[in-house]
Amino acid sequence: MSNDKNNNTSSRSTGRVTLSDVAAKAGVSPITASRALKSPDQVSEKLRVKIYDAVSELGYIPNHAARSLASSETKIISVIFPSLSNAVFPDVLDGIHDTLTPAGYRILLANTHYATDQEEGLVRTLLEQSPDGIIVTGIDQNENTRKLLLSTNTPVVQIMELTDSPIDMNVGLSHFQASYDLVRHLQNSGYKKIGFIGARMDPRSQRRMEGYKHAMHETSNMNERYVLTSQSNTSFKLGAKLFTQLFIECPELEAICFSNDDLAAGAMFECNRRGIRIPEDISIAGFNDLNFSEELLPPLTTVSIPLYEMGKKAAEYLLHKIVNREAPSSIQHDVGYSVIKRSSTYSDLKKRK
Amino acid sequence: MSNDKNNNTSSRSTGRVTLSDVAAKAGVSPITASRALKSPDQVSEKLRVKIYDAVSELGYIPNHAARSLASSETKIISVIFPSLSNAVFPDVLDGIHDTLTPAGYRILLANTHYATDQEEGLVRTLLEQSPDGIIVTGIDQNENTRKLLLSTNTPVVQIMELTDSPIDMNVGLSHFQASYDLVRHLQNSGYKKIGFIGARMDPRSQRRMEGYKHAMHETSNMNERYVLTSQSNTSFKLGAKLFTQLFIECPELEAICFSNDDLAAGAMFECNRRGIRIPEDISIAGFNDLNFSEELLPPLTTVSIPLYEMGKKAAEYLLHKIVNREAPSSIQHDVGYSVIKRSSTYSDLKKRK
DNA sequence: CTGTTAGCGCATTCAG
DNA sequence: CTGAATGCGCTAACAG
Repeated sequence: MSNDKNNNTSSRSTGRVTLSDVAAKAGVSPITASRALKSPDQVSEKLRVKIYDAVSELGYIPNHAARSLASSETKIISVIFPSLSNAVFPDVLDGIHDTLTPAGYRILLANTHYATDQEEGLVRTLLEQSPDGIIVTGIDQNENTRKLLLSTNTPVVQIMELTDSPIDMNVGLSHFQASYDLVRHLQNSGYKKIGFIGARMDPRSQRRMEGYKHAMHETSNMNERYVLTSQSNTSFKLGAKLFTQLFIECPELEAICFSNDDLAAGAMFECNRRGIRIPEDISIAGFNDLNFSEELLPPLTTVSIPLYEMGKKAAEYLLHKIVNREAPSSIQHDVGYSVIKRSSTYSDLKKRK
Repeated sequence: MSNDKNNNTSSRSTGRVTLSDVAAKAGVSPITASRALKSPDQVSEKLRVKIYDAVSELGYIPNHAARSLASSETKIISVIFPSLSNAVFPDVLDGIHDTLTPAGYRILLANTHYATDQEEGLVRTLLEQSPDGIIVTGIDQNENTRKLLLSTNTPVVQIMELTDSPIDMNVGLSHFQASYDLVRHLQNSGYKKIGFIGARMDPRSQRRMEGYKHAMHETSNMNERYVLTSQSNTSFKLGAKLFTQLFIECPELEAICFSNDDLAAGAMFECNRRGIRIPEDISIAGFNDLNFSEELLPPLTTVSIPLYEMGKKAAEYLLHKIVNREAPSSIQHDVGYSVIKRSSTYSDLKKRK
């Protein structure tokens, strides 16, 4: 069977099998082949089978760019995270991924490395892909980025935090409130001299610190000496270092809240090394409830955030708006948090101390 | 200045500003506008400035799909990982991201959740995007997936492991050899009764187990009772559970190698809880050298892998092949590993025991 | 250095 | 249920 019809290679063709090739092989028009793939029930079974056969014989793979151009749907969702090394984001991403992939969407990932000044450029790049939806981390986009995001008709979800003026839709929680609640819990347990250690000081960390300060002020226990922050990136090592620094400076401290579990765990390891007892000599609290936090010795008091669910909800918001062409009835979702009380802090300081 | 020319909205137009709009505003032909953006030095400064002005006034954002269709370059690299929750992959991804993003490429991410049977479908989906390059995890693609990947002209890099028959290019290391070396180190330190605990048992874990077994056989110390594996996903909790199970069954064990650091850390926490001393009562070794492993008490003996560099190298391979249209002189790169000796194992068992 | 022409591969629109 | 014509927005190829 000499098949000399392959001379349809114009100078610009990529050589890849096209829908026309499939149609020719199946003896139908290209549009029928197209329909057989997109809406099979609009094509008679006879032709459908022929077309499917041609597809698999030829090894046809649709060209996404052509499809997008013709239909102005890309089936791409852009996601902007500050970092993936920070263990919280992979969990959020999993939630997004697991919701979007079954719906036929692909995820285009970008990473700011916490360099907020690069966010605008990144958003611009991502918009070139004409994504069907965008998920951005946080609520602190600069004015230009906001405008960019608003000027497209693309649905946008801001995640991680809650804001009064969302760009579009919003899924998150109040880090301020969560941190405040944690500190109030400690205070109710009898703690007065509570410190705060934070690193990287991204917006979420900032807000957690504000929550801490608010609780301390409210009870007239606020003391600036008890607060230590670093712009360096979070790590176990840094947690150990900052802890040592603060505890030497302020040995009277009864408890220290860390802006995340990594830092807190680092401090706990340091305590173990130096024979400092937790919670007897110093109590420790973290934030995020990472998978190891329950296993630490002693288990770490912290704040748990439904990360996977947050990603899932954000993806669902997007899907809703894409499919129905209008926002869901609610455009903001508070995923909440829970203060997880474990034995790195006392539930009743006086009783035990 | 009445500007009534905006009636060029045909029924199919998306309404977005196009390059033609820019060209019209700048008083040049579309192709000149195109060139001003892609290769500025081919356009006189006079026109270039006019065009840039028009771009920013109109807020023009290029349409990626149209560009891809016309140029058959998508500037997209697809990356397939089994998981992001597994801390090793974010590090690899960072290396990929940091290399590709400055070069103008975007990352399309897919996640198999270790469901290898879904890999073929995922690859097919990703190929629809006509990526300029593909990075896949591991070397165990099934026959169909291999064929798919081979049938495209897209550059492919298999990462994490080394193989004799790469699909295209290959960056990784021998997990067999790494694990073997770790066990030999323990044996040279005087250990004889060494156990192995593994979970998830993905191909890398399998090969680490094989390396362990090989070393044990070689020294006639292999004992199937000393090996415990689980298909469940890796976690700290599981590490604790499996450790307890194996150590009760085989209290004569002198050391246990875990298929990764998470499992090993979980076991160490369990030891701490139960008052089992490390390394006196049992020595512990892990794999991956995660960021917390050095901070554990005692610091964990493990194998370090250059994850970031592996991602970087894979991305560089891709870029080389895309730019030069031919593979780099070497198509395989061994990133190596190093056995990290810390105090969760003795360097000389007899001297101390 | 600039413009004209044509086409990338597919899906929408409108007819039958 | 099927098809013809047309265009999505951009750039390669070839002039001038």
